[in-house]
Amino acid sequence: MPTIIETPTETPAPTRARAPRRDAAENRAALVEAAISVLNRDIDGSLETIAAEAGLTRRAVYGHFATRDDLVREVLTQGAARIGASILTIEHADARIEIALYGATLWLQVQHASVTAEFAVRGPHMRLVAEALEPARAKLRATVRRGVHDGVLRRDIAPDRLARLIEGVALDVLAEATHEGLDDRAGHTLVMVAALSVAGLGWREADDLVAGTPELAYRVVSASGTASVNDDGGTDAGRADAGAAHDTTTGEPTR
Amino acid sequence: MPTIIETPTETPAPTRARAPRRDAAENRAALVEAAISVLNRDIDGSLETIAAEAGLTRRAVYGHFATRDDLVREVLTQGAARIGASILTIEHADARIEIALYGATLWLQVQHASVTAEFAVRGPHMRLVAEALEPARAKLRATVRRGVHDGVLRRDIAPDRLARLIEGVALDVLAEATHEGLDDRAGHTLVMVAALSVAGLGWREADDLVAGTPELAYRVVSASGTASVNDDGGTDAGRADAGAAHDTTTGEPTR
DNA sequence: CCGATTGTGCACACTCGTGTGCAACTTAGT
DNA sequence: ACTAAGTTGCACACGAGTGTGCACAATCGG
Repeated sequence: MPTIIETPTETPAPTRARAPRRDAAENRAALVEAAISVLNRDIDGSLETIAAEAGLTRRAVYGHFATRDDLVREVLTQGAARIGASILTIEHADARIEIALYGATLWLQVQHASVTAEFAVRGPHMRLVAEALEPARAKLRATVRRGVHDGVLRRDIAPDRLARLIEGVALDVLAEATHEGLDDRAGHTLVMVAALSVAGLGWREADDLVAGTPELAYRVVSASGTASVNDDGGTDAGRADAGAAHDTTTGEPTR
Repeated sequence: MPTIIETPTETPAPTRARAPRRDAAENRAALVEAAISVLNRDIDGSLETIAAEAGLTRRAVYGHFATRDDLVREVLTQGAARIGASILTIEHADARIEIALYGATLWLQVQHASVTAEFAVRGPHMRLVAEALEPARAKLRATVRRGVHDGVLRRDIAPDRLARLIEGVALDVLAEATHEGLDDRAGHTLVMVAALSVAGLGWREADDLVAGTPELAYRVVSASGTASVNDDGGTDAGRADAGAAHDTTTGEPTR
């Protein structure tokens, strides 16, 4: 082993014990994963960082992607596709519930959603993402319009603007989850409630709607992708009379 | 004039007709202004760009700031200070109104607020901004707690988390203003209403509160800083019975 | 009108990140 | 066991930004 030049960069570069190396494609996937993770923290993290997080060398990246941009594009299209696809399946007669579902669905994609959304506003990829996301956004806009028309959503903000604001809070909740920590169950509920609030519902309405709609129940997603309803009581045992404690979504006690 | 190397960069560099040069300090101010403007568009815009927007050369910047970082720091501290100061003056017995005022106040600082907020989440300046903004945030948290205690705000989200979400939507509205265009009056109302919605109020409650509270009326701010109430009717002439049309905040007609 | 400020033009050194070329080594697949 | 794909280490060319030095022009403040 010749002169191992110890890179005194930020990355302590644990050159030792290199990953046992699985198959090719797995590494590619790992790269995309790493990219998502890194870009979530720093929107323009270096290839070096990404490669490291994937357990590879910067040089090796070029064995999978011709350009850093290609990698990013992969992350983006992949993300936008996933998000778009899952959102387009949402459907419900009640626009409010559909909006809640929109939030819940987004919640399942926290990582992807955050990066994707970030890129949707910055740099030369705006278009790419915007286009890929357009169908999903269009659907949300339509849902909002329908809700307004049916009289179940607020009428004081133009539907399209409202749709954007809903998307906004949803992402705010995702951010909250990233920065402050928010367990799966709480996040699931919070996105929905927040979205509904912006949509015009009062907090009790929102809570009741979420609590009283089986479709909005929290589901545990198994690794493979199967989902199952998870109704293990929760903290709110006896809530029926709109009385004192009304807690949900929280985590930290009100006092 | 020797070989003028025409920089084929993004900036077309209109070297001609250089600004008639006012006094020294004015340029420094111009630089900060330019920085705010540029950074608002691209969080890591180059000194070249900033200098150009200020009508100066990159080289000249170093006559005012030793480092790019110094300039940024100036922008940040200046912004955080302004925002913090203005927010700390807010006061009202009704927590809901105080929250609305919080939004309205933020609205007056769109430019500053956006950049500052952006930096509050990215890079090594997080601390700087976070610290400078802490008092303001603490106040908002306190207000939210009070509101919850008084029973006028939602009880289903932990106060501190709720405070962060309120800050979030407020900034979302500022972003909406930047990207989609939003005139002063509409923005003023929208921030307040959005904040109140997240705080738990139903949309009619929020609208009524905003419309029925003189302190929340839109004020035209003259260049110097003096503010005056501006109550030129508006579009909603006959609104008293909670009947059909209820428009405010909008701009675009509901159909 | 003179002198100190302030800004301009260019040149240069340095850093960081990207993209390539190559030789040597490791591992999966058959 | 042999081969081909996949990786690793360098080395090098480049581009974009930052930070500095210096001579020279523009301008304000008296």
